[in-house]
Amino acid sequence: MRVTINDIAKAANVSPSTVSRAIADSPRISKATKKKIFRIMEEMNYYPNVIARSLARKSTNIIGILVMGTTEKAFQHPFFPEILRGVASVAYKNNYKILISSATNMDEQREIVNDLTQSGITEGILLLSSGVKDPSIRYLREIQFPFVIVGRPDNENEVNWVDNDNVSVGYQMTRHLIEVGCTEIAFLGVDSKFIVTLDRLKGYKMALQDNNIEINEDLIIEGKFVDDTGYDLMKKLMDKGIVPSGVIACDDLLAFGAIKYLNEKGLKVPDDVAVAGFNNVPLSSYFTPPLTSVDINAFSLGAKGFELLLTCMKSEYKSFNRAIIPSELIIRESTMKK
Amino acid sequence: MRVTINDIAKAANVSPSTVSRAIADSPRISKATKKKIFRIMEEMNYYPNVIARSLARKSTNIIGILVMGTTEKAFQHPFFPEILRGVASVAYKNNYKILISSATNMDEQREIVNDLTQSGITEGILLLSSGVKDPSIRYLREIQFPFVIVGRPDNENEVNWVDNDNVSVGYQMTRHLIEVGCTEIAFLGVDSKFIVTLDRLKGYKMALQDNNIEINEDLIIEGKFVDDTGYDLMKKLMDKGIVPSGVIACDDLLAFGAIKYLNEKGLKVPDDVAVAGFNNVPLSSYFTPPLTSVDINAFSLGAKGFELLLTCMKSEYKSFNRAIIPSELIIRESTMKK
DNA sequence: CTGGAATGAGCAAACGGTTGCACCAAAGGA
DNA sequence: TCCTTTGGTGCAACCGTTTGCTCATTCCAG
Repeated sequence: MRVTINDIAKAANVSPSTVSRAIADSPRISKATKKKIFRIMEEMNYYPNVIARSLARKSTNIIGILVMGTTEKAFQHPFFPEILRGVASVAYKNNYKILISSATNMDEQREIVNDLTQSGITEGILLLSSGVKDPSIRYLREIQFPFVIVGRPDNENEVNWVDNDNVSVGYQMTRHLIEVGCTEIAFLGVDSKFIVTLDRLKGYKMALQDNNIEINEDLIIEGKFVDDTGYDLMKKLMDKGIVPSGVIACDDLLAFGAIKYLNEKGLKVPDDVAVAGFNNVPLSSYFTPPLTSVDINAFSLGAKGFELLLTCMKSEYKSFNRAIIPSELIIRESTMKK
Repeated sequence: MRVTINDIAKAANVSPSTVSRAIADSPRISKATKKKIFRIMEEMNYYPNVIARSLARKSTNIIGILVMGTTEKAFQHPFFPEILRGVASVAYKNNYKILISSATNMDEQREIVNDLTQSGITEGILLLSSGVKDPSIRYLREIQFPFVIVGRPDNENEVNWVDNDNVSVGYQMTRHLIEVGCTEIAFLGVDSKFIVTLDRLKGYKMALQDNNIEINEDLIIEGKFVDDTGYDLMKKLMDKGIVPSGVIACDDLLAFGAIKYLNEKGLKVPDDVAVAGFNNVPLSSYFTPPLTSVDINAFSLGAKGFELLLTCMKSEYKSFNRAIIPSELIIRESTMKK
């Protein structure tokens, strides 16, 4: 049998409450007693039972991370682990543990959210998703359960969230392509279910307008963000008979595919067509040519997300906070026209 | 205040124990009573408190996943999320929750393992690491805490683990390169800290011997598995004045870098040099040229790992089990010599 | 008519901590 | 010398469930 607080109390000739207070470093226990208790705890190899403690304190120090969305691909994307790492890092420092769950469909997601909120195990939830109009979000607000969304949601003023400024991100990238001399700039991978792609598109359009370039809807190709291949989207574009001078893909992985298609068609990147992506996946710098991208700082996204959640859990759920994580345009060969 | 089992009991005019038994679907409670209780539970929106339940049952239904190793890169590798997804999928079906933690250094790791095992929150641990001689493994064995390692450890007969047969994987890949006509085959990215790379190397050597090709140690380039770039390793090899006809990299990401270096040197893949990797990352099929690789079935690795852990937790910790997950050689253009 | 299953439900003690309050001894002030 | 502080500790209730026993019916066989 495990050694409990009572065993320690007996061995130290004090009451369990004294041991408990000693552990909590209460000022009401004398130095001498504390010292004795700690020595005995050490000797008997005592470790508090967090479950019992949680029950008594009505606080578990556990948060939940929910990977939403029905697509398994979200899980696979390189920035996901980075976000996780960011969360884990800050959580560890704050003595919080992380419960992770993923939903493969909406029913499952509903069930998980229900479980996470009602069973009393998690004190807050971090939502990994930029899904538009997610019913779980509404539910969480209704029951006033602390949660933070990583990725800007559609009802941005009614929830806590953390994200990059993707409009600006899209704007910067577009401006960059304009600056290197592109006039016909295609935009690949707009997925109306992901606000991040819509935001980047918005930035793209703004940049074009600011530079007096007319927006050509034919240059905007919809796709399923991470599911579709850049190869196919690029093909779709060029099948229209369009050969752009610049291509912006909503994700580096799409950009890789696009470049492949361009190469097959005998077009050189960047000389014939400049290509850029987003998210700066690990491979982007090793690619041929190295891909211009935007580092979204996924680690900070996770770290800041947790911090926001922490304040949300403490506060009385009164105001809604947001955090914008800076991103960085990383210019590489794929957009360096001669 | 939350509604508790006592509230339900009062409302239903029964005792708390009856409610508890009704929830557990005990045969000792009559159908009529159960029905009444369930109705009231529904009405009052009751959800059992898992913490209290865990305390009473002495069982939490939570397992821990520990991402070991001091390198953050392990977290970033594309197969990591896949493993996680596999674990999550089976865990969900078995009503288990997943606590995830990552250690950034050995001290932290020791602390986390200690916490995970002593605090009574997790009933078993899944170790994600192939680290050689990890002190945590010895500790876990000593205290007889249920755990399973994903990745073959060095003391393979004294622990539970799940992995691919990486010797065979290395063998197959090497044989494949030999079959397409390579004679001088380089092997990139051997990291003595990762058994997976040593195993693949072993298979490589066996295949060479079986085909009467002499092993040339100059062709074997050490590297830090995922940290080093294939570009650098390939350079290191060719700086020796060696131009191999085939290259096997311990990871696809390394292979990508190697190909880049080869291209810069004016060598064509696959015609001049055939190149292959392992792990079949999502990008491998879109790469130019599409990369020959081995699908390690990371999802199954995770799923099976959890299953093993489950049996380990139930059993009396008597025998040690292992599971070998089948892998699949995926031949693509990068090794298709004309 | 009675004794003993069989059935359905409740009592109360865990599970391992935390915490408000009471208590007591020693110290300090009047 | 007595009365109040003050510092240190213990008592016991509580957190929300589970579960080993006990107990009260009902029913049926002998």
